[in-house]
Order: sequence, then C-alpha cells, then structure tokens
Amino acid sequence: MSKEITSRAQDYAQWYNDLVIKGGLADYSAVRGCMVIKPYGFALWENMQAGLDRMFKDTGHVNAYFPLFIPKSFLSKEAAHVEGFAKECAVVTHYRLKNDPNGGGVVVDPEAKLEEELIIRPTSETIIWNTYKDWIQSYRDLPLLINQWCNVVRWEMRTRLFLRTAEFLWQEGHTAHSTKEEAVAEAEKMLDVYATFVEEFMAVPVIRGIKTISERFAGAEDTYCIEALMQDGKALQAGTSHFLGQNFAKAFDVKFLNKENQLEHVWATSWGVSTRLVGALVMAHSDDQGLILPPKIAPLQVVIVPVYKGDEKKAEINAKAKEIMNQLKNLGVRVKFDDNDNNRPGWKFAEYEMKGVPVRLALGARDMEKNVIEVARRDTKEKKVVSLDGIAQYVEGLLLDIQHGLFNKAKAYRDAHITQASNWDEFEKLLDEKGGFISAHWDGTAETEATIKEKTKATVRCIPLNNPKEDGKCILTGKPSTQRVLFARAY
RNA sequence: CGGGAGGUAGUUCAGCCCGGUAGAAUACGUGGUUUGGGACCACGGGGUCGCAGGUUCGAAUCCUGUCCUCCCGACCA
Repeated sequence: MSKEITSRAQDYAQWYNDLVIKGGLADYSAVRGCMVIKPYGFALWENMQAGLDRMFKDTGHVNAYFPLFIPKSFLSKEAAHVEGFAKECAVVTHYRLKNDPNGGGVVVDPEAKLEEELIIRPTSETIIWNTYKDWIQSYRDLPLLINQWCNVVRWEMRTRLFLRTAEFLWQEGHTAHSTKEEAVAEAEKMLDVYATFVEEFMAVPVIRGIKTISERFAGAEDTYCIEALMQDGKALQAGTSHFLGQNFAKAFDVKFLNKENQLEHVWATSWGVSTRLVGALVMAHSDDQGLILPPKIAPLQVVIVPVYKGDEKKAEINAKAKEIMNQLKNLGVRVKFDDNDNNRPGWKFAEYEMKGVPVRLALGARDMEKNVIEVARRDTKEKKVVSLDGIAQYVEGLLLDIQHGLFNKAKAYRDAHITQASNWDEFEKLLDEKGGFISAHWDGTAETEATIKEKTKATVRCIPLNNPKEDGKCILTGKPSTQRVLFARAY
C-alpha cells in the first residue's frame, strides 16, 4: 500500500522513477544530477560487470586504471573530440580550501589556483593515448588491449536516474593495433560482445548497427552501436564501439616500427557500456507491479517464503525451507529464505514482486502434508504447485525458462515495432501512434537528418549491420537512396 | 539553461492565502493476538518545517537569496 507504483499507461516517466526508487535500486543525492546507487541496484551492476569482465578477459583484454583528472591541454589535442565534450566538462581550478575570514565556513583559497586546470574525465581517450605513446615502440607491443572500470563525469543539463546522470559508472576499452583491418575487426568484435551480453544476460534484444556521421562519437571514424527498444516505443543506445582510425595516434604522436623498420601511426578503438544498462533493463521487462529481472543478473534469483498457521508447524516448515535453500545454493542459485516474522506472507509476496525476484517459493503446512510447494514466477505471474522431490532441479530449469521467456517476449515486442514507412505522412503517423523503430529510406545527408529531427524529434538510430541494399526514395526529400535506415525517438 | 510544479516525522502528505503551543496516515519500538496476497489491538519514540538572510513582540506561514528534486523543452551515453 505504501509503495504504490504509477502505472505505465498513466505516466511512463513516473513509472520508471517509481521502479528505481521503490525497487531500492537508487536514491537521489544532495548533489545535482548525481544519484546514490543502493545495494540492490549496485548488485545488479556488479552482476553486469562480472559477465562483461569475463567476456573481455576471454577476448584477450586486461584491466588497468588511469587518472580521474586530465590536464586541460590534453583535451584540446584532437579537434573533433574537444568539440564533442567541451560543453559538459567539470573543471578543477584550485587545490586548497581555507577558513572563511568572515566566519562562513570554508572558502576556496585564491592562493591555491592551479597553473593548468584539470578536467574531470568525461572519457579517457586523451590521458590514455598520452600514456600509450610511451608504451608503444614496435609492432611487437601491439595489439595493446586494455580496459578500465571507472566513473566519468559529463555535466548534463537534464538528468534521469541511471539513464543520464552527471556522474556515472562504466567501462571503457582502449586498444591499439598495427593495421586498420585489425582495429576495425576489434571494434566489431567488441560490439558483438556487447550484443551477446545484453541479449543473453539481460534478455534485451538489440539491433547492431553503425551510426550516421552526425550521431557518431567525437573523434571516431566509425561508431558502432547496439540499440534496444523500451516499452514506451523509444529507442535506447545500450552500448557503443568506435573505430578511431589514426586520429588519436596522430594527436598524441603514437607511432610504432613495423616489420619493415618503418614508423607508422597506430590504429585505435574504444568501446564502452555504462550503468545506463540498469535503466535499459528496468524499462525493457518490468510491469506495473514492479521490477522484472532476468535470472542471470538478478541479485536474488529465488526467495522462499514460509507460511505458518500457529507456532506448532513453524519449526518443521523452517527446517524444510532451509533444506530447499541449501539444495538450491549447491546448484549455484542465489536464494534467500525470508523467515522475518515481522511481515506476513502477503506483504512479502508484494515486496519481492516489486523487487523483481524471478521465482518465489511459498511453503506452508498444507504443502508439507502433501510433499509439495507453491512456485510462482514473476514474469508471467503463473503459480504452480510442484512436488518437493527434485524441487531444486525444477527451479533451476524454471530460471532458464524465465530467462528465455523474457528475451522472447521482448524480442516479439521489438520485432513487432520495426515498421516500414514509405512516405512522410506514414512516417509521422507511425512515430506518433505506434512508436518503435521506423525503417525508411534516407538520402544520406546530415541536413535531411537534422530536418527530420527538428520536425519529429526522431533520429537515425543506426544503419543496421548487413543491411540489405534496396533502391528507394528519401522519406523527406524524395532523393534517391540505396538502403533503409532505422529511425526512432530515443532516450 | 528557459517554462511549470515541489521541498514540513523514515515515507506520502495536510497546515501557508489570513503570522500566535507543528498535525494525520503509514513506517518504526515494546507487549499481545496473528500469518495461503500488503493483519489487528494497546502503549511509545520521532520534525531547529531544504538552507541562509530579512520583516515582526512573535515566522512552517510574509519578503529576498540560494540549494536540491520532478515534469516539459533545448543539449546529450
């Protein structure tokens, strides 16, 4: 009762906020644009980190850590890069405080002005390439495949929990290669890692694609992306991978001697996903009762709720519940036995639904007599009475079913929301009435893209990889086009 | 950064227009009865009313400034 959630139909944005706050994922903080990630939300992020980190290691990457502060002069070395980030950088100008002589607490000590200001990293290309310069001499030093897990700061005008905050957590991979082909292959490989992770762990289907020039990363030659679709029909960029060409190598003078003993600039990539993934997860699966989390990354996969009638069966029920908990633990299932006596079963049912725990087991005296247990799955709300014999294996299988069920449901929704538009009226109508991705011809110019954005707020989300060629006419200008691209309104 | 709304008990909010002892529900603590979809009774603890100034005999209430949040826009992962 005290934790009612606004329905999606009533106010989608408020629904999302309610889930994040009432589901215990995060809190607002005293700092503008910054949030506190609470233990339950952080556990989600940790599970994402664990899955991704394993995949990075399996593809030959190692972790390192570079400074939070970047000398201002570094940022200006790559023209497009500065352009892209200059407007949203936090700058450190002083290094000391002192007591206010007027008694107003502490003030910045004007004596302690930094000779060169430090930028709090919005991303680390510059500091990393400045470092790589010293690490790379020969083709034998390549490829250099490094990732870092860290926080970054981008001073955003308008923030939303997880989706866009001034400070956020992410990983950024930065690699150096001896050939263009190898660097492009790396960028594509990491996009594939992201897509696999998001689909298999988060159960969120994505479209792999390439960004248009106006949407690509500042300083990149090509930006690859995975785009997901949220339940309100808006697209969300879930991860990006960039082929940086030799832009940063040239800006920071990073050269290597090739086998022919000639100096060449190295080829680069960078790629990242952030805590934004938590937002994507929430919006992809959840319903009006609360969160729905896929088993593979749910902090808690199973909860066991005991149901008593008086005290006499209590010890017996608890003993059995603990036995089931241990069986599940032995199978590697993240399980909790909630024997808290302060809340009644009904309260617990609602609470764990809000928190999105995939499977709930309820065990009472009636069940004990019949050697059964009630199994409820969060995604479909289906309840079933199942024999206690082999219950752990049953639950293990059910978790897999739920994982697949969530993905299939999200994919069916996504596929049903990729619609072709053949003329402008249809295009606008689809955006307003149906949402989702609109597959349409575009003349390939930035001007047209900008005009469409101005008129409809929709942008080209991506040109899908392996996009079929097809002659057609631009939806706006009627000029010739060789392929359809995906438009959508986006987060 | 523009427009709108808001900040009072852990939470949701009333009180503010019209200045005069800070309230409700819920949550929390204790005891008891309960427990198959958000239990009930009794007693109890808890708020310098976002913060800082000002007006006043007196400010949650009026004035000024400032910080933070939400929604809509411009910008963006």
